[in-house]
Amino acid sequence: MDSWDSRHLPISLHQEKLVHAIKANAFLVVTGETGSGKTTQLPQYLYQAGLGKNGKIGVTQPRRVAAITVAQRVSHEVGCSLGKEVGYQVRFDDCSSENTVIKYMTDGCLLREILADPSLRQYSVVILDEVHERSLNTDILLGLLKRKVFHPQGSSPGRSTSLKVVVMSATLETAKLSEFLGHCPVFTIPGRTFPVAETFCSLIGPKDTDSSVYVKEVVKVALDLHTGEMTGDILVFLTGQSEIEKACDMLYEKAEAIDYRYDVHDHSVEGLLILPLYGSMPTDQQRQIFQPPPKGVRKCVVATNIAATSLTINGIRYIVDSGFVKQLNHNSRVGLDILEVVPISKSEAQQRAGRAGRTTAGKCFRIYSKEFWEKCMPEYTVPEIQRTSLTSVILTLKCLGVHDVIRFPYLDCPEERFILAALKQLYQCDAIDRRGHVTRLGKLMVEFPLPPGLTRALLKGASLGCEDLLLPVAAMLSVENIFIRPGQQDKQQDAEREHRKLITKSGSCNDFTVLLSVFEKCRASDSPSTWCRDHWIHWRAMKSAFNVETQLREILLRLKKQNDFPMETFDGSRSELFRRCLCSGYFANVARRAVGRTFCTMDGHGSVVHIHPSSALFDQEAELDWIIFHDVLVTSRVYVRTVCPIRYDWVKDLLPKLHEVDAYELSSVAREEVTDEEVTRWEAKEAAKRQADESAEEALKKMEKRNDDTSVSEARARYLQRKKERRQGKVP
DNA sequence: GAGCACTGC
Repeated sequence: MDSWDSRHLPISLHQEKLVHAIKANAFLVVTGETGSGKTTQLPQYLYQAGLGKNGKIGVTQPRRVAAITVAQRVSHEVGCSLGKEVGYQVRFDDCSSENTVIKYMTDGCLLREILADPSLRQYSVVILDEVHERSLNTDILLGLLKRKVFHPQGSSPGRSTSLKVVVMSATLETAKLSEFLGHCPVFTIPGRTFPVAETFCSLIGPKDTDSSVYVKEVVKVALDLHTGEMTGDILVFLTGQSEIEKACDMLYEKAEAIDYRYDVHDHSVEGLLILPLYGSMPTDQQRQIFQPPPKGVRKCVVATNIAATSLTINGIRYIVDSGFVKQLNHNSRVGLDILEVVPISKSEAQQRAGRAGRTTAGKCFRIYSKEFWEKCMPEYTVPEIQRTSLTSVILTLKCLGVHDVIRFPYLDCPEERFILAALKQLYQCDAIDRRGHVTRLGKLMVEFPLPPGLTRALLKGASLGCEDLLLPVAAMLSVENIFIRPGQQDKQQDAEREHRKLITKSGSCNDFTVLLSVFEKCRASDSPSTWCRDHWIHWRAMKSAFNVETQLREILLRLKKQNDFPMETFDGSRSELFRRCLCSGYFANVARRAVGRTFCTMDGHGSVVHIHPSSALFDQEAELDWIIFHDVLVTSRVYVRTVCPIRYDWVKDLLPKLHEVDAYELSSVAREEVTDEEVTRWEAKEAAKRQADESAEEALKKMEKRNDDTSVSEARARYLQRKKERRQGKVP
């Protein structure tokens, strides 16, 4: 790899023209397939041409690994040590210095830098890479940079030269990008990849989202391929951990039989090495995936979308594409995030196929028909900005002085109701006032890499001097699920037993407390990694939580030094203090016991929800009244996870805030300055509503008294006793 | 009595 000669890259023929085009234009779109060398070479050309003399050349990537590995390669090519002239910056790892001219970074890092310095004084050129992936942060950067160049009013004091912006994208949608950026020129660089032959194999339809159907098809196609095709490794794209494990089991079973039945020696392949690959897999198990298989053995990696962009496996010659992906979509109608299996887009399918053509010509087998391709698969994936909760992004924009967040230049506009929902949530957690201006608290909140509700709870804790309870919880909720769910049945029961023990040991019926307890116990143990193994906890995720906690603590310390940091006092138990802090952030996620074991959300949607079976409160619904929760999972039912029992008293003063602002008001808040007259009118309306709320409150008061600390632990004891009796009764 | 794709600050 290192010996490859950058002078022979397709881009090298265009060096002069590229530099000229960038000097002559404020914006330039550069397009080219993988292998054109644009990511590594273009910044060097600009450096050589002296564009780095008056400022840094910043290059953004959507992923950390990409930023780091590209920086490593370029520093090697330039002949400097990493962190000098060429460096990188990602979260938790800043490898750049005063002298750094070419700086690779994640898009999120550049967004943070803009918050600290809106005019980007340090930079002479900003290059946005992989723009076609449409990551949320890259989309926001694109809008901010457009706005800055086209409407620079008052935003750039101290800038001597104008900023150059280069937008790099795969050959898709370049006309749209150019038009968005004022019809700027598009520069095309030929790529250097190998052809991939594409085959449509079967009749999987759009309704076959039941995993048993597509898993079976994928296995069948992979085995046919194994017995019928020449040497070369296979990469199978599936939807998630359980589907991958199922497919691997089936492959093991059948491949063994096949290897005896067929003579596959013609193809120099004797066996099949089957390897699962998904995000939450332990790192030590992943190592084998990147190593070449033993001689005469064909490697078959069964992976999630993680293998589409994040990880590159060498030697892949065949792709088996299930045509589906698990995607988290925000449904603003019910106010819920839903993780669902959906058909991938055509561009995503091409991306998957392309993984077979990196080093030699390849083949892609699609388990769906041409008809499915034409009728069911959209051209492009809906960009993240149109699928996700916008709360953090809107707060960031507001802090950057973008008051009119509806008419912000989005490459693709999110639906207005998504924006309104975000504004409402920000208003509810005191980040903006009802004129849509960022509050003092909002300015503190934007500093934290956390969702606003959680930040609100953390800041409440900090102002009450109990941040040591909230910081670990915030960190644990920021990392992937720490509870290991093994594939095999017997191990699963082991894990379940250990997790239940951890819940009992936390001494509380509150999932947030369980997280806090796990964090503290793990950190205090002599060997945290052994502790994790014994309790079926993800060690990698825990390490990450420790890192996040440290970062959050540093941010908080910095903010607490400011003299306007709010301080309060509270008189009550530690448990109540903790839960009251959570209430201040999560009161929009409040639900009340309804019939049977169900709860009804009080956010205005009135959705019926169940407590997830992994919760410490599962099976004790009868003893509960009011709860708050961290998130919702929609599967066979609507489940709430990470649940905390509360008293109505603690949220009753906050609840009117859920209803006092309606979409119409926020819409005008979003668009323009609000008049005093309008505010007066709203306040009158609000007072009327509050009166109505107060009469309803009387009726509710009767129900609140059971739900305090002692009654919950008593309830738990009663439950355990009943369970014990049941078990004894069953054993003869 | 369920079963959670992937990123990022």
